[in-house]
Amino acid sequence: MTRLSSYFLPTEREAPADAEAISHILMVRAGLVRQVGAGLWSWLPAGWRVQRRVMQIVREEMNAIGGQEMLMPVLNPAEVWRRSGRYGIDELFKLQDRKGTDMVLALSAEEIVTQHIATAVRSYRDLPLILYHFQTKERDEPRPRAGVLRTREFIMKDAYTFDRDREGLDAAYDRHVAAYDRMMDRCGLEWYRVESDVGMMGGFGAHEYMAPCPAGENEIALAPGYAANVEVASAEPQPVTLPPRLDEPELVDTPGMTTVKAVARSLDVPQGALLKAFPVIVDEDAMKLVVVRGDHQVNEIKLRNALGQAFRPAHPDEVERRLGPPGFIGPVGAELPVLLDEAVRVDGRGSYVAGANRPDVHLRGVEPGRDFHYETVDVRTVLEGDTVDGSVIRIEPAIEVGNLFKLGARYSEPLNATYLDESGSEQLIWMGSYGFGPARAAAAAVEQYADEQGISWPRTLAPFDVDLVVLGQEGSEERRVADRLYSELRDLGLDALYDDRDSGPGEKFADAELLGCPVRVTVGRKALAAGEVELQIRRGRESRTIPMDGAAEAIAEVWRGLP
RNA sequence: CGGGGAGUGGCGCAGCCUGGUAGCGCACCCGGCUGGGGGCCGGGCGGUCGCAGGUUCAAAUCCUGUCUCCCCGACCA
Repeated sequence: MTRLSSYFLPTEREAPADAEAISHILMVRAGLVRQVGAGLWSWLPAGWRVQRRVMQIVREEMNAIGGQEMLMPVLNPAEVWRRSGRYGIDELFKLQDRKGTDMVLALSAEEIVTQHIATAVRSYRDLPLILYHFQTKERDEPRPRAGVLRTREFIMKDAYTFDRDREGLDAAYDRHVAAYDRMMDRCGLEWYRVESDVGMMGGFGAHEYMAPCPAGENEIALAPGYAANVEVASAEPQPVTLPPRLDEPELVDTPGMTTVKAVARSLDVPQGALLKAFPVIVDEDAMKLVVVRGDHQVNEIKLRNALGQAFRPAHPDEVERRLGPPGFIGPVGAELPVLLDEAVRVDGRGSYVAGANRPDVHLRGVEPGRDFHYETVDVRTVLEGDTVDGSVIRIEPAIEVGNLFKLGARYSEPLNATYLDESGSEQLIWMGSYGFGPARAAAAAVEQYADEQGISWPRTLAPFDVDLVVLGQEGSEERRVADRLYSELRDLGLDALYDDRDSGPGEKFADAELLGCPVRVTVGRKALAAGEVELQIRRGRESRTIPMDGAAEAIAEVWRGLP
């Protein structure tokens, strides 16, 4: 029996001074988690119950698609990380054992699991495989934040698939999509599956499962039938009214005007009528000029993907030397390859304003094609109000709860994970990886459903199904009825938290609503006199009384109908 | 890594400018009252003021250094 009087649930009336995010404040106040250091958290009994419920949902869905649960260590020899090329990651905790051997704390398990596959799998007959574990991940984040949303140590379910070819990987991936859809639904979260960046190492596709909430660190672009991480989103730009064309570009004085805003205002044109130039360096010293509309921003991830390689913004002195004074640079007359964002439209009627590569002047009447050569790219960050298939997109903050990656041979190649096909020739194994963060799912649920009174858990994640509050002292009739109700609820398979503390009703109600169990049942003198108990639905805080006879069944019935 | 803020009982804070042996609310303990929205009365326990060094007769307070935490940004395989 879980009696609150002897349960470790240290609730706080006031929010921790340094907390900002809703989930951070409420999970601490409700006694679910406690901070140990920056990005390091203990999960107290009630909080751990929540996380375990998420884990069990994830486990069931992984098993349903043929996943096999295992366990791999957190502490790894550095050697295999060197071989995979991930030893240099800044976020990777590095240490030595007593013999001086380099070790690392794993931030995921691709190396280890691939090593096992490399030594154990010989034949196409051994494939495909879906392996997963729930294990602590260690990441030396530059900036942990928002309570449990971004931490340096956390439990992640990470799954890895091994297939003989691209088709096999696609099928495994699709099965994970279906499983993840179900996990998110079962966690009671509002969620989106979004297209996402495949990352530095390339890959063949990636999705993220995003739970929209105010404290989210990511931004997602949404329109009917469209959902993408802003990092990779593409959309039709909002139109801009351009000034009329000229026979040739002409200089205009713009003294000291180094910002788009200042130039646009001075020339009385919309900011979108300017061309913003962004010089980048690739291959050590080759400069390219990326040009976007003045009201747009270069998206560095999209640019990297468009370039197909890493780049860095040019330093001011490089810009000065090869183009002109920063703030006044532009594509006209630049002896550089120009990458022009596709939102810059060339319609033969309007023209643009661009830097003249000389101090204190700009050029107006600039027309791409006529006045400079270019290659078209899609490298801008989409904006709210842009459209996809005619629908306006909105941008929402969201927290990444899960991600799916088609890795291909990213790890199997360096770690030599191969198999022999029917003809006896050696082939690389095609891999996928699939993460899910139970702590983030829990925090996202707090973020999405909290109200003035506290947390309001989805039924499937709540630490307890029912918060049973008894009002009445030791030995009272109320206590006897509540004791009986508790065991009846348990017999029906409901987990109840029994608030048997010797405190006033206000405190008990406040704590119950802070903790956020989906149903609160109150046994008190008044209702009892009428042969009833009170039942409150946490979400919406609607109350009703129900007859004492058959109360447990009635509560179970209500509970089953809750989201 | 850049910018900003904060470390004083379990939690939230005041005191610091103008040095003089630490205070408030909540929580906690004891007694009593109360008993449907954090109730009331009385009595208590609990802090070498993040750490180290310095100035001074005297340091929470002034000086120097250092550690830690939070927020914004950068970063986030």
